[in-house]
Amino acid sequence: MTVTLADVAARARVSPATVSRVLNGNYPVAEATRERVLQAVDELDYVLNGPASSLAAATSDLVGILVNDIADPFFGIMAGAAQSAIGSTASGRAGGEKLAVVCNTGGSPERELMYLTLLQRQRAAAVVLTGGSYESPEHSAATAAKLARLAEAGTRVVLCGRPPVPGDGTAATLAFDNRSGARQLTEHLLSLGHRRIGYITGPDGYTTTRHRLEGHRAALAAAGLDDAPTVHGPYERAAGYEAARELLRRDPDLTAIVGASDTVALGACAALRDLGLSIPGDVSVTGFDDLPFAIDTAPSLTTVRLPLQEAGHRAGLLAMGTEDVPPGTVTTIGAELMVRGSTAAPRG
Amino acid sequence: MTVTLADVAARARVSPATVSRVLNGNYPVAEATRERVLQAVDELDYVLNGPASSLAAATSDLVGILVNDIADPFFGIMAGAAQSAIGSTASGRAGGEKLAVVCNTGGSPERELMYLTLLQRQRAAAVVLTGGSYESPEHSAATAAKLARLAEAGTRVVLCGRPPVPGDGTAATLAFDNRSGARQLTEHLLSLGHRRIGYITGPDGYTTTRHRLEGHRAALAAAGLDDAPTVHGPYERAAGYEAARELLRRDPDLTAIVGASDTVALGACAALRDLGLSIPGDVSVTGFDDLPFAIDTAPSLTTVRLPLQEAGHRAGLLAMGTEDVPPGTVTTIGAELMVRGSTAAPRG
DNA sequence: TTGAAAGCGTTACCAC
DNA sequence: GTGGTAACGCTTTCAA
Repeated sequence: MTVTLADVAARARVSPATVSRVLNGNYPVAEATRERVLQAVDELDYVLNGPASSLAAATSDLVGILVNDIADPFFGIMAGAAQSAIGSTASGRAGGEKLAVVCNTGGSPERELMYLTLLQRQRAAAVVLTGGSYESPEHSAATAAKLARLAEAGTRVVLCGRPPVPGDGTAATLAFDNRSGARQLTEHLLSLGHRRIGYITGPDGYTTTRHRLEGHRAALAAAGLDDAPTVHGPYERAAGYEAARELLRRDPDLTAIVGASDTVALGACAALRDLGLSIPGDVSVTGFDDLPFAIDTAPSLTTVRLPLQEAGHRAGLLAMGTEDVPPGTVTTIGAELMVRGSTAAPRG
Repeated sequence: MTVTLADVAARARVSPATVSRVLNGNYPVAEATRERVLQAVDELDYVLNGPASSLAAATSDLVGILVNDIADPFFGIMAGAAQSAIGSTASGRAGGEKLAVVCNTGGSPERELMYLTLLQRQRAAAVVLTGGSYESPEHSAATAAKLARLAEAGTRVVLCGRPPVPGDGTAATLAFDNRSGARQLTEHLLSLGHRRIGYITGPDGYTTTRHRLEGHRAALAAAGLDDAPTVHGPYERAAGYEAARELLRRDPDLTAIVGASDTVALGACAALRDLGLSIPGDVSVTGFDDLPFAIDTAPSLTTVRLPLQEAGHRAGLLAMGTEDVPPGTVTTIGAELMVRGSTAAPRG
């Protein structure tokens, strides 16, 4: 029923081996035979059998990109950058391309492991893990073991925006310095004169949540301030919305709010608006597409954003298999900060 | 080196056939043997070889979800819904799950075909195409041919939010009625008293672009209005931003602007803000997460949104392989509309 | 209920 | 440069 390599070989009057060589282009083949084979491929509309190929070659052209939340533009941008860096040619006929696919873990450690197993099962060429990871002894151990298996089976592992896995020495790592990124954000607020700063965290148990909060607190401590009000919640817009209202309920005199992620900050923006606090526009969304800009200012709202897109792009390169980004490279997070009141001065 | 099914069989003192049966669970196996096998699997930390399995079974557990822009939350939500509907259990050990992966075409017809070929090569269990498609005789023909091949090779094909492929009878289709959706949007504006309405389209050549514009024009025509100013551009925030400025340059007395997609409308919002036109908050962003709400109102900005999330969810169900949504089902688009001025009345 | 064995379609090694 | 031919690891009849 379906056309096989043998069919192509027969039509081109060559051996299957030769067809394989032409298709993979790793071996010298006479130009004449080459063309004959390609013509037969076209005429028969032959498509390589991936599983068979992967079985024989003991590797596939699948590259998995794991993200915590596919509906979050942050991950969309990361995944897109990685994917476009991997799938080089956009030419019509599929040649030796990798199949870059993104897998949505939803932030669930279980699903993460499941996807890793599924990719291991597929003998994936590479796996890219992005974003923060869940911190627990069991999950860390399980992940480390899984990554080790993948590595020894020949799958390249890349960690992007995620801390190194303890006890793992094989994964290429591009970590974000969440701690100092968050610290800088809060320092910036302090330098503007703010003293009552609310903080909205990410979900409990995640590395990014902890690191960013630590950075924030370090900045406050250095300024001799007690901990400002903090509300916990997932990296979701709705959580940011509720958290902002809760913060203002607790301390109506807050002059600034820091959201631990763009999505959260977005929700906070909406809450401020609904509370009748003047915000002139959808500043935080502006940020989503304007990552190259370090600072985006509006009349009564200031957004500071540390470079993130760059990290995304470099992640893409890494995933491609280039190794010009040394393991352990550190860049900063793309967190977001909001200052209420006029551009620089807190009110009151 | 790597553990094979034969190793498991040896350890469990059964035949490979039995191990296979236990793993796939399609065949009756004595409970005792079953447990012995599972124990051996655990002890050896065995992971099924996907390619080998797919080769023998002539099908894989891969499900591809094609999206036009992975950085666009619209597609993120769609993909997420489909993916979560497909990967049923979030249990730790990977069993008979499908590997739902999303592929980013970037709106390029070539990349779309390339991904289809790649998925065909993998003998994917199903392919879900989402969003508008590029209209050209060649591409339509190529796509139709490719989908036919996929179908006859046993791959389920689902079109979600994309018009049926001419000459194709195999794909399950969940089309959005972009024409009447857009018409309703503009009719709504007209009913509010607007007469000068700007329109920002999507990219040339796409079904969604054409259908939505047609609907918009039909509404205008029915109201006896000449075509209002229209600006073309891709489905990107930056394009919406520029387009809105351009529209207001051409006709400073516009009282409303319709964006052909959420992303575009977002950019328009930002432009209005930057022009000093009062918009009280990031309304369009509110929309992204608040899809269930049909109407979201703010003091001087009204957003109308036709149901979209529902479509997303049903798409997810479809992709799972259930067939309770008949092919050809029609729902409406998730377009967005912005009214400048007070809630209902156009200014001037 | 279980085992034996014949493929599945490529790749890659070894001759020619 | 090209052809023959063992793997590759699993699924699935067919028997027992």
